[in-house]
Amino acid sequence: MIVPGDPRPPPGAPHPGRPSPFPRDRLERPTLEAARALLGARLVRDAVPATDEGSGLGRRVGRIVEVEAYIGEDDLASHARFGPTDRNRVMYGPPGTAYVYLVYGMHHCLNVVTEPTGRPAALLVRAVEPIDGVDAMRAEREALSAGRRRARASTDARPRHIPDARLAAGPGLVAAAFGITRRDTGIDLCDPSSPLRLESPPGGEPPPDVVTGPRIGIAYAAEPWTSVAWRFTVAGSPSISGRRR
DNA sequence: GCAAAGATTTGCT
DNA sequence: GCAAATCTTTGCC
Repeated sequence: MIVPGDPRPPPGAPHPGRPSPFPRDRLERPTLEAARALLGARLVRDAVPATDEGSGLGRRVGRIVEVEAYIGEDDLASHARFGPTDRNRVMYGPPGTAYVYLVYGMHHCLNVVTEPTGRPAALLVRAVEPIDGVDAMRAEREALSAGRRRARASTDARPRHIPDARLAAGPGLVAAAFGITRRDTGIDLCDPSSPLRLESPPGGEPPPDVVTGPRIGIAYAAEPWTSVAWRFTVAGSPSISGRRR
């Protein structure tokens, strides 16, 4: 029973201060609806203990502020346009599963599988607003930049300062900041015991204002797929992908 | 078996 | 504004 002043949360509500897993049924529905549900959700990577390789990394948490929908085999921008393959098979599986692929031979991209099993669809996580574990995100990002500079053999170039809000402001940067690789494909992001997972926004946080627009980087597709407004962003977030003015 | 292109990011011009 | 870096996946011969 709920009475005014009762410190206990109402039934089903997130426990204050305790994370609540992201409900799978929010993803097991039309992807364009799931996109709005996923905005504001938390992406969490558990702490990585220190090994011989190097010192550990703290727990990382960020708020999802940009996603893109890829829906069905008809969508000529989707990896599912080829039908089921070794790479995209997980898109045909249960909602809440992670689908991670490599683009341009160097960047990983994290997708959240949506819709009931058998229907290939997913949401590409394009940008995350860092909340916690900024040091770990920065460490992974700088390791990436250092490797790039080595490859380019540009000894004179020094790393440019990156504001916290820009650490995961792009799909490849989200994966880098959270240490996500193809080995994470198949992880159940709705399972609270997964080392990489989704959590619901804290109770009381208002749902974000959402802006939609066409998807990015899919010029290879045909109309109407290049123009449909299947990109969803949180209005006013400083962490949206793309270059700053 | 080989060639082409890619759900990106960065740094230089 | 443009091109490079880099390698997997897919299509075609």
